[in-house]
Amino acid sequence: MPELPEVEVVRAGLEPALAGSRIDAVTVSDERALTRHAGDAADFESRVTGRRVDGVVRRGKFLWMPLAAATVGTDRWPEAIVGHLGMSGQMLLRESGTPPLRHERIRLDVRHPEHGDLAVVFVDQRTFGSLAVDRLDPTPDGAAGGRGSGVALVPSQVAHIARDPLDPAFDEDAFRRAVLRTRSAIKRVLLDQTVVSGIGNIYADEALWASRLHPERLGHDLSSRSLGRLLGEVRAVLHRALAEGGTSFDAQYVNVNGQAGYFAHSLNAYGRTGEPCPRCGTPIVRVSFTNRSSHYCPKCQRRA
DNA sequence: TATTTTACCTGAGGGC
DNA sequence: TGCCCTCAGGTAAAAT
Repeated sequence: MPELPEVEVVRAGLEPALAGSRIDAVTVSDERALTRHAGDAADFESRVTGRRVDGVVRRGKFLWMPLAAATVGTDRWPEAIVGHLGMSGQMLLRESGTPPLRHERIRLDVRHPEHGDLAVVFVDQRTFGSLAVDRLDPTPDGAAGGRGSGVALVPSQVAHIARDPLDPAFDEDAFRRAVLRTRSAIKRVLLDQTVVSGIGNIYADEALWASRLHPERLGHDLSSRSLGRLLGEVRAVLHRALAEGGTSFDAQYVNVNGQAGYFAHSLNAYGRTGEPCPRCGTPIVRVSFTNRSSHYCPKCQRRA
């Protein structure tokens, strides 16, 4: 399940292959992969074909590829191809002409001035992910839109998403205010992408375990000190996962070359139901929480 | 307004 | 072998 570290691995893998390349052809083989696109497949293809990709940018779990102006001298809005991997999306780099892959949804045939012809294949088993052409708007804070770009633009579909904790322009004060005024459980807040982006179920459980916080502790009950520690652990776990290439449990998450990450071996709570807590030996428990699972140590992470 | 629930989707794996 | 059920969970719309 791609969260910030996994998406960043994908971004960093796509960037050298895509920045400066031209999109020669587009093949949409499943229109469900365009659910965030305002038009149909023909519209997507016509708006993307022939455009040059300026780079690959990420905020939280969203990726976008800014497109150079369609025609020199036009004053139309700057645009980008926005992508979200959803639960099972992959962006794979393949040799040009590679036969269709299992669950292939959209293919971009690109030509790079140095690397030659490449196929960028969007593969997605569960079809929660999607691509879209979207308008780029100025960022309200004037800072770069996300990792991978120095330009202060963000796709309109991503504007409501908070910056992620690894973003230099992350608004830590706004995050603290949002947590301390809510009556929601802290885990729910960590998963709210409008408060802080990039965190999913795995890293929420890991950061809460490291902070010794019960996932159902209420935001406004946290002390400023424990909130500060939580934010530090969030950043630490994201950094560690990034260094190990992300978390892979099965074939659902891979980098642009189809390779798995190694962070699954470093998990302390997530997916370790019944196994001893690495800190105190108490068996990790799993509870159903907002239609998903929470894993925590009942001794280290007290609710009260 | 703030918060919670539901729909979307496919394949793996378990039980019988 | 095959059928049915459960589970995985990010996002946004709908409901409370």
